[in-house]
Amino acid sequence: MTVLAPIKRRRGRPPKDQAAFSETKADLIRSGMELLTEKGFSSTGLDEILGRVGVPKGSFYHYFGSKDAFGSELIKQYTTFFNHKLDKFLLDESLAPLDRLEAFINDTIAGMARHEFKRGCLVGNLGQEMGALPESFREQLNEVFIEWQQRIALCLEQAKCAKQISVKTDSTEAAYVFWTGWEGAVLRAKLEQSDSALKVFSAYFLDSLK
Amino acid sequence: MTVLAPIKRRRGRPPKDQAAFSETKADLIRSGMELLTEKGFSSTGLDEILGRVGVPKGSFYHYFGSKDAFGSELIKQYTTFFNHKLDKFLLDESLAPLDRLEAFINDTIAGMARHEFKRGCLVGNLGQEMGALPESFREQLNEVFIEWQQRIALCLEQAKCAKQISVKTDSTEAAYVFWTGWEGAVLRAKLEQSDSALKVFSAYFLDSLK
DNA sequence: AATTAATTAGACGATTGGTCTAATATTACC
DNA sequence: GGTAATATTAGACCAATCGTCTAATTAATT
Repeated sequence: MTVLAPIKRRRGRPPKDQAAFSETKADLIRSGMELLTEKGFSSTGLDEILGRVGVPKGSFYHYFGSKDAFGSELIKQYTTFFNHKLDKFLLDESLAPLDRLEAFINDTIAGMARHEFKRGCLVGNLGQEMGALPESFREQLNEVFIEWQQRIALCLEQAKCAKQISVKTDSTEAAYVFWTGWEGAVLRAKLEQSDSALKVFSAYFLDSLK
Repeated sequence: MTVLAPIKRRRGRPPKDQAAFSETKADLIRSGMELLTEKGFSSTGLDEILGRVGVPKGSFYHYFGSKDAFGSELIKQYTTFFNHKLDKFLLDESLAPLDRLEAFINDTIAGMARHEFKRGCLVGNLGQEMGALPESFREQLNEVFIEWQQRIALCLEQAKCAKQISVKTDSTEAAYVFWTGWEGAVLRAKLEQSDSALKVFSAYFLDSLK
């Protein structure tokens, strides 16, 4: 099941110059990201995260204080990554505002397809299991939504200026609805293993703005 | 943490007349329902399900073949329960079609509030953790959505007849969008511990039908 | 009364979970 | 160049988890 990479890792103190050699930590984060977007936090064991990149258990607690701390850092990383992705699309002046949103949507659909609809959204996954998670995650996750929402709202405002959507649209509210529905669509895409929910919802949403 | 009820259970073969005394199984299902809607499948231990209603482990494996079988039965029960609830509202001829949907929505919001937004939707929860669940759950969960969708679609058709919504509406598609978004809204309601997502999404949706 | 059926009690073992301490490899410092 | 400092790993450790299994208890059936 788990592909355990027999990579022999460098022991002992690492050379100072190649300080970039905190590769292990990055590996752990990447592995965790993959697994947590697939299966969530509680059902993913440390062993699986470690085994996938051939890192021994001892290392884990060298880099992270606990599994919870690891999760928290993962959210942080996911957020920065995703904010960049959003900005890349939504601030792309070579496209009209609404087309930028559509480009983002299509890129995400392609991404999910590439992973065979096995991976979902980290924030959505953790949100759903909130009942079993440390309470400190809640605020962190809520904040992410706020940041994402602001970006969409801004884009919608610009779409108004460009006369792509009705000026009567409440951008903040619409952005809120977008993320709410989008998370639902990601969930169903994972369940149905198809892009249908993503396409149907986004088409509906975009159409509702006119 | 776990409130263990010191309920003394009747041991031995139960009296025939009070055949209704298969209460234990019902208790387990109820307890499981509570916990799984809160925390999902993987993070809920058998011991917690049992402890809450003071049932010993031996009983569990008398009534259910495995944790997986238990989960599957829970989905089945949840579905029948929810289908009844939907029918109760959506087939209530004392109200106009769209008002029935609104009544359902309001009832659900009240229900979530009653549980302090700690409990979500069983189907949504399990859908999200699908990556860690037995593959057999997938079809079961997808079917539930189809049944729910049909009920909403029918209601929307009737709303057309009653001239409450535009005849141009594609009822099936709109019903699909509704459940997609609604699951997302339930997720956020749990995360935000507030009814805002439920209210905002449903208002937006209903408005979009006009 | 003896036997059979239904149910609970709870010990048990294998496995996995997260955590922690001691050992080890490497570099830095004097 | 030898010793101290430090980053990293190895793997022991214990608690929890799932599932199983046998004994005990009670009622129905004969």
